Amino acid sequence: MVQEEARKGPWTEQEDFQLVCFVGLFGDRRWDFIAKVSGLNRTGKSCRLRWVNYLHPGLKRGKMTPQEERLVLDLHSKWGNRWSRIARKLPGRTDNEIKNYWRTHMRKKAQERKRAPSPSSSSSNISSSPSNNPTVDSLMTQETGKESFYDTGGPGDKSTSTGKNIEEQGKSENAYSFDDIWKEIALSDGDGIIPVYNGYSEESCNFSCPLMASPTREYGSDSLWQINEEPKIFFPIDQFIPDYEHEGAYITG
DNA sequence: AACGATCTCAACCGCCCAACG
DNA sequence: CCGTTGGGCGGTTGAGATCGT
Repeated sequence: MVQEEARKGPWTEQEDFQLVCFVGLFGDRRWDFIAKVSGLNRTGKSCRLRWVNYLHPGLKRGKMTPQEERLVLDLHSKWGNRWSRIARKLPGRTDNEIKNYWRTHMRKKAQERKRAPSPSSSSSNISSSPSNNPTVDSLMTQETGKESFYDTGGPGDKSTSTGKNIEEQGKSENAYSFDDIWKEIALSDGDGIIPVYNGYSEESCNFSCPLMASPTREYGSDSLWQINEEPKIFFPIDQFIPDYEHEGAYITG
């Protein structure tokens, strides 16, 4: 079989939407499969990356808060470049985001921190004291003003789904404060680290997409959808693409 | 206003590991 | 047990945005 070369480069909104829909249908596990059936001429890896780093409904966007900075700094000093591990402690942030952030901001700070003759290693210009570490609230309010398909952390406003994703996330995040995270870190300290909050958790995944009947992970656990058999329920993608362009984004099956 | 320098971040690459047949 | 395959992870790159002169 002559495989067409997979597309590379920036994703279009249309591609994003297709991906979101197919992840909604088939879950966020079978990336190769999704890449194939979605008609996106992308690799499974590319799809996964796009989803994880950009389209996942639980994602926060916008600047890191001081609390997050502090956490990153501390965790990095503890774990090094284990970005995904660090990301698990930061609700709504991805490993890629943290990695980038570290490279640009934190490296400087960490260097300063090293150089600075600070009495206790766990306090620094940005880590400071817990009294400076009020609530998670500031974490919840990082949304930028942009209202695009992207910035909602998912297909929120354009499709039927929800703009409540972020709010819902906020709630669940609220349920888990930074204090808790710190405690958890202190407890786990090194070995048996238990991801206490996983930004990619099932709960954060229940955005709704046209045609989606249930939360994505349902499929992943191959209960409802026998995805082991190649599904034959494909609808012609181009049925919704035109609609999408008019921002309708509905699959008119 | 124009230009160069610097920063930011989305995306790709390659390696590794676990699951599966 | 071994080979294959898919997914996850960390590192790197490059285009676009922003800043400074």
